[in-house]
Amino acid sequence: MHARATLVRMTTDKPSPAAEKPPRATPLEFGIAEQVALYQREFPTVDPQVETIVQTLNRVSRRMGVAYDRQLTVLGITSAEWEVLKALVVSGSPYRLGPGDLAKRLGLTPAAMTHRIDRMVTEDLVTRERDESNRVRVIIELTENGRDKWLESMRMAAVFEEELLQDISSEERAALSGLLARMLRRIEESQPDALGRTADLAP
Amino acid sequence: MHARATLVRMTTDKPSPAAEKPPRATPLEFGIAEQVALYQREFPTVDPQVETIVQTLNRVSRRMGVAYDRQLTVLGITSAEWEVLKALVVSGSPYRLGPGDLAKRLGLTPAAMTHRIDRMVTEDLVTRERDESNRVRVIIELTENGRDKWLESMRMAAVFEEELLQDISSEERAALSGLLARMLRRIEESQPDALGRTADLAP
DNA sequence: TCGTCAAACTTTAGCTCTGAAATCTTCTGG
DNA sequence: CCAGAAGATTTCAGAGCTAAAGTTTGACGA
Repeated sequence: MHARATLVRMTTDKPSPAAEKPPRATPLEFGIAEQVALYQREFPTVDPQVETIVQTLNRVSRRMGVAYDRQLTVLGITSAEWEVLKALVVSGSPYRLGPGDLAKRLGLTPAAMTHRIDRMVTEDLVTRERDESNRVRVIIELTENGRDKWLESMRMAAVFEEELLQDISSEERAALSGLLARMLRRIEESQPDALGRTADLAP
Repeated sequence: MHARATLVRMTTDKPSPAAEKPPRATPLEFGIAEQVALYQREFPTVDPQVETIVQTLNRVSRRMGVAYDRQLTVLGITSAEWEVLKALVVSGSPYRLGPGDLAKRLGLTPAAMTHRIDRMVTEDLVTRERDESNRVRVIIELTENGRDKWLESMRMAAVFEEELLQDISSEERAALSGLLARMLRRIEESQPDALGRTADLAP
């Protein structure tokens, strides 16, 4: 067959007089099944089952990322800022770290870290002060506001994630968890140093 | 407990005289279990099972992305270029599309598309020519080289993905596929327009 | 005490990628 | 033949990042 594979969203082929919102940089996307079928057509040796799993997993992950970004937009912070908040929160009370330490945890250069902190100080998410006991060092400390933003992001994420897994039973969740863990173990064994640049956006 | 949660990679706390490669922008990362434990400590109402699933899924996806990027680097192309190759291949023979059409499919503005194509023309991945039957239009066509690069990327990805699912049986794969599909359906129902900007990097 | 060195952060310069808006070219319809 | 629309490109500007240079501070030996 030669499936012309209809796109998920409108096909602007027929003369639709209704001038809808002009293309605002939103990608057109196939359904998983169509996508896999197209791959099969152009690369016949592909394993459809494997391909479907990989495609679905990546798409779920990407959609989650979009959803998180929206939630953060509501809170008025960017995902870059969220990463810093998370690193500080996870470091535990009193929620203080040096710029260099933060840079290592986030996989950034110190220069990038400086700029990111600059912004966050003006937004009252963190404070920056010299360590008086060793004035070479600088201490970045989470503000009350910053901690509140992080907590609120977690609340929103929890609601969203529960919704996401709504029709998956507890037993199925356990099975899913185990299967994903096995995949992660495999990937970590075969690619020990494949740490992504974007450290744990979720949740 | 107050698990000080050891980092996956060296903790540069103790005076290690051996000056190893200076930190080159590689993030430090916790194991999934530690990460979830830290979240629980700071946000006690989190559901550990849900959190584990979400974290693992996202981490698998991210690691896959890193692996793909490496493979593309071997081929000498970027993931941005790969997206264009994929769109052209998937469009089917004769592998031609206009810049505007490509821009829509990838979720870019026409301006960004023009620049990306510029680069790809000089790298002999695509050709650009005027449509003689309608000289307003431009036709971007995949070159033999471009198609070969895409096919080779698929071969590498297939090997990697098979390895990834190595110790998951066929029955388990079917179950996994179904569970992921259910998650995707949920997310698409609750967030109908949450199409990610990075259209299907994988594979 | 002083000079030199190293550590930690910041600043500067430059790069890539992108979007918005203006511009150019070509086709279409009256 | 001309006005206007469609499609692509050019120009300009902004966000982020890296590398490298610069600054401040502390450590240590002569």
